[in-house]
Amino acid sequence: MKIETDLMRGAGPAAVLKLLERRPMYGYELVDALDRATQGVLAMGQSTLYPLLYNLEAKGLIEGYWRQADDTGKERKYYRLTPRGRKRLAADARQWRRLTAAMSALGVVSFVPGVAR
Amino acid sequence: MKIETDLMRGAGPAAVLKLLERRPMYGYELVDALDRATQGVLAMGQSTLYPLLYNLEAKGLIEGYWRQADDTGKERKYYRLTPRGRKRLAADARQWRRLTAAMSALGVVSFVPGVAR
DNA sequence: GTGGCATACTATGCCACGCCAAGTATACGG
DNA sequence: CCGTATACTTGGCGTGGCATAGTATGCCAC
Repeated sequence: MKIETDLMRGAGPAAVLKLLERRPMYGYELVDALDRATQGVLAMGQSTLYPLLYNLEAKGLIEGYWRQADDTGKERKYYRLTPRGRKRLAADARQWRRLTAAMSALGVVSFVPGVAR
Repeated sequence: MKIETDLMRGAGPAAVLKLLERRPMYGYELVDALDRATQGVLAMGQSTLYPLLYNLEAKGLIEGYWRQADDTGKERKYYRLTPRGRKRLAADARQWRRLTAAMSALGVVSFVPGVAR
């Protein structure tokens, strides 16, 4: 189900940025969301996700802030996209389009461009 | 034009295996073929490709053999797929289909499955 | 009330691998 | 005969996924 490590390197950051584009989320929530949204393909453990978040924050692509949860009242660390993160996500999307096109050209996969959204 | 390092990690080996599936090639030829076939997207330097070849050979996915070139008469080191390499390529293709589907589900890219070939 | 389990975040260290840089060797064209 | 293209090899650095472990809190069954 899960993809191999070296694919995760390329896809992980872009996937997280994409999820955070919709709405701010906290770490544990992201672990679950990634798993569900991709049917386990991009499922990553906590020890992969948290350092990834710290890394994205250090690069100024996302920013974290502590906020009390509505349900439990417990403090959770939410992350949201920064303007730079939005630009990076757009750049990542371009890279992925190019890459998918290249892999199709080689015949590794057979995907064709779909409708833009 | 060129994709970033972490994408190359996931795509590089599969791309090389795919090229070698058609016919045996030698290192320098592969550098050029990768560049041309993907419009520079998967272009990699010699210091990336050669170690990659050694690595694939160590894993038993390809095998190298010295052979005299038809044109110059010079010895070149050709590589061909092993049966295990063929299986690995099929597995890589499955991973890439899953990954592309996952990235599409997230909305990072908008590609849809094309016709099988 | 307490022991176990789910939730939620942090920290340490290993290992693989892309790539920069540098080196070697041969053939060919001017 | 010297520069350039071809062709292969090697050393070392930096990045980042992931296994492992640790901390803390809230909930629920018994």
